[in-house]
Amino acid sequence: MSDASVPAASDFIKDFITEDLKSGRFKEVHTRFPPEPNGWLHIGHAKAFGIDFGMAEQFGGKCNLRFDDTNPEKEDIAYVESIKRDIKWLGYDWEDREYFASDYYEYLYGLAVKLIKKGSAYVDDLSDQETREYRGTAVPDKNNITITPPGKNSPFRDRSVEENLDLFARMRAGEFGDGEKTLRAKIDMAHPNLVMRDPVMYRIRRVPHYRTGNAWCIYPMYDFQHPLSDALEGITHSLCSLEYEIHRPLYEWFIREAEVFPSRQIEFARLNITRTVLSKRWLLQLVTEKRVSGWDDPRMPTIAGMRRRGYSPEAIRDFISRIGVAKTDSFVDIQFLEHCLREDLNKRANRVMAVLKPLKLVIENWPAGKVEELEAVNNPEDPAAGTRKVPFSGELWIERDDFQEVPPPKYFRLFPGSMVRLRYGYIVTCTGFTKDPASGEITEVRCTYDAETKGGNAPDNRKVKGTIHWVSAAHAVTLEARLYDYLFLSERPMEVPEGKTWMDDLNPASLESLPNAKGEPVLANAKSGDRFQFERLGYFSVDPDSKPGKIVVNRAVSLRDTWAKIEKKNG
RNA sequence: UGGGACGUAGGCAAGCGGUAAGCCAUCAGGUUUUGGUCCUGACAUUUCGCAGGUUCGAAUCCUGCCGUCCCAGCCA
Repeated sequence: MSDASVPAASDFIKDFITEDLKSGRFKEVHTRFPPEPNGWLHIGHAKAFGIDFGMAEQFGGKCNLRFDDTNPEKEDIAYVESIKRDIKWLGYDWEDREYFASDYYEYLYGLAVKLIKKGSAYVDDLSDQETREYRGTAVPDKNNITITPPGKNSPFRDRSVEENLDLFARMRAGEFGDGEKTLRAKIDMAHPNLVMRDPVMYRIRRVPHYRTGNAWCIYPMYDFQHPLSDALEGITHSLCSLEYEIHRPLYEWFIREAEVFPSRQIEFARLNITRTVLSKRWLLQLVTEKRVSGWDDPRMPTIAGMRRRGYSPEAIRDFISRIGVAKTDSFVDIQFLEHCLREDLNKRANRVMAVLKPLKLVIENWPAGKVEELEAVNNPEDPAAGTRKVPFSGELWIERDDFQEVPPPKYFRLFPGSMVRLRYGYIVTCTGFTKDPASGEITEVRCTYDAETKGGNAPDNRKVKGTIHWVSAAHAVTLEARLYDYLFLSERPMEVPEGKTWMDDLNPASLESLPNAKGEPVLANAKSGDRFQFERLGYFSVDPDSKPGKIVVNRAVSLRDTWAKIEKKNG
């Protein structure tokens, strides 16, 4: 978490920043988080802006939010709203520093003109196809080594400054068709680094922009725009992911040529997590093809999906800080994320009893019609959470899994003749059960209770190994419980086997809905977003689909389940 | 026959020439009215991708090799 209780581990970015401050390269730390509003933020972005905001915070600096919106074809205002909401929810604050690259178009245009005047940029008439051919390409050979021959200069490369100025002005004025001309940086068509071979700075696109409308028909490219936007905002450290490493020379070239504030770009490895996918393109496809209910489907690794599922911002931030920052390509086990959630919710979530798959338990010797109010602890990890009353009666719902006609080895719950404790209730002895002769399904379990054991205490110190949860049938609140499993079957869904598509790897059982779960009465008043631990089951949150009288809960994560492991081991 | 990076345990990750932190996972115990939590212990000891070299001493420095990732948008 962001608080001082967890000392942040050392990392190479911090080392660089410390050096820069010491050497006087920079006097302060000012970072930025530059999302493109073309999709919803996911946990991978959370790592990125956790680093951006976190570095600023640790060095007493600032972090801007800047929408990197220079591609009108993909961007939308709706994404801007979702992005802002998600960053805020995670607890980061950009104060009044909310910027848009699209607000810098005039400034950027001016710098482009400056480069033209210096002879460092030119208007090119090559088509996109020709541009590609002239650049030269990386070609995989039989040894899987790639070679790239030098590129060729465009025949328009040596136009005069005057001609370039005139042409560029006319590009802006809309005299040319889409793709007819580009503005290119004049660097080196034989450069070993492909991105340095006269990169395109501006392209013509007659597409209305969600913020600038039809004001522009030329749009700046990332490589040109980003360093100059950073400069304008006085960004000292421009932190980004590894794939931009190869762009750094270009980032620095534009700073030099435009003679602007020299921000330092530092790259770190992006996050990968097992059994899910962190690619906007794939996530978008899951949404558009309706494989999930939307960007905020609780199975999605989006911030919104995780929020809806029941993840706390604290757990996510803790996870982000614990995985560290490095340059090694990493693939973090999703169980680590789940661990962080359990650790947080264990301390904070109130306990409550709920039965997912109900089975009737009848207490034969319970006085007819009698109801008792039993006291239950809200959170054993937090005495301040207090206690609550839970109604107890002669007919209860228990978990179907907590009764076995023929118990497996070491099973210490209910089976004929066994003795178990009903949590906070009484110790009962199983006297029998009834079974549907046709289906073989257990329809009811019967038992007797020991009146001396109220609250679950055994005055004679007898050992009762099993304690199970329950809900009084007459007082139960019916819940719809949605249980989630991993979205993908394989650990690394990006590695698609021959002849398959990544969609083939989707887990068909990633959602199981139990419409007839039973919860104790306090759940009737639960509000959307509330998080609970359902004892012995897991952490659940109340879904926004809930309506009065129809509570829907999402299982965020199950409790660690040692019994499941034993069962698995025994086959 | 290109360029840029990265290789420390099953997964993350510290380590910055002085003799391999920590976390997740796993395994073995203990406590327990959640088979949860918590606690204890095990888990790289001719070992830091491999091979040489420098050094009293190397995961750390040098050389060579191997492996993996990124770059062929007028996307970001």
